[in-house]
Amino acid sequence: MFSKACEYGLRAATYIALQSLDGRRVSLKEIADKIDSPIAFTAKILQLLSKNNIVESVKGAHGGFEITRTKMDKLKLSEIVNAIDGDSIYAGCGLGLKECNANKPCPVHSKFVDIRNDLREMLENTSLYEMTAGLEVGLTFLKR
Amino acid sequence: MFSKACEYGLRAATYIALQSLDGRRVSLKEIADKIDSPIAFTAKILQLLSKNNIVESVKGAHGGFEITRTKMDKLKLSEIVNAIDGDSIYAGCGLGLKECNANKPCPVHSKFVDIRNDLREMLENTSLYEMTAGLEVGLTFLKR
DNA sequence: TTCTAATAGGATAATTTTGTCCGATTTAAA
DNA sequence: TTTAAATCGGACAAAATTATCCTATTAGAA
Repeated sequence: MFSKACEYGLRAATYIALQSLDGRRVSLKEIADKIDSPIAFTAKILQLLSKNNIVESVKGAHGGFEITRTKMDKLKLSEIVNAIDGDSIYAGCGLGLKECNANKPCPVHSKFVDIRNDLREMLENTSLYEMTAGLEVGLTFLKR
Repeated sequence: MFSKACEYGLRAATYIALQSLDGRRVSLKEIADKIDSPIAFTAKILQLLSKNNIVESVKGAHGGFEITRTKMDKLKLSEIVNAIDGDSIYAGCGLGLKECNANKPCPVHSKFVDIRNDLREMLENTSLYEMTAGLEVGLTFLKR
């Protein structure tokens, strides 16, 4: 559904948000360790998220990644997914046809539209803060 | 959502079914041309579909691919997807966690479950014959 | 029987995605 | 001011996916 890069990005952002709630700025090393992702690859993804103003990065000693409470409240998962995977999830035909729309639908067009809309709605309505909510009370886990 | 291979496979199977309705056995060349896919790559996918008893292949002159009416009625899209992409769509966590289930859910687990179920249901309930229905009356298109 | 049109299948190549490495830069603290 | 800890960024490498090519095999028809 999502690329690996996107999965790492979502997990990383969630972990950063969770720690930021406690006022903790976290390092790349800690993030990769806690979300179980390849460290150098995760670094690239974090650079991307930083450039897209999704997380804040601080260079130098005691640097790391963080995100403000206001930001994680406003930020929707769709923005993270979009920064990494683009709009490939929403766009595109289920059968891979270039031109497939309501006027010229492929055989499963309408069925895919519904499912894609549910996915888009979910991503657009879920904030990064919501992602941390379950983690705080131990109901959800970022790593087994 | 699906791999390219799977998209080609779905389009190819649909085209074969459509032509089989008219009693026409179709060649690889014709299929690739009509569904707008790379011919040699499509050959590999058709081999796979043939091995999985999804379409019938006939070698030699006047050979090609076909599928019986009974078969296309029974055959669900899920079987085609499964033959090519495996169960990667249904299975797996949205965030890429190895162990993510109702007991140990990731923060978006329940939301993904719903969407994946819709997708699975759609694939398991749509027959290959249904795919051709729209094509016959010109409402849907396999190629722009 | 021979020719021709077709799929089967193995080897290989190109492209994309995923992942690593290393030096440059930044910043806090000793 | 030096050192150490951290991100940044470019180059590179590995793996997976997508795609091509060529030969073998099959089978219908002349």
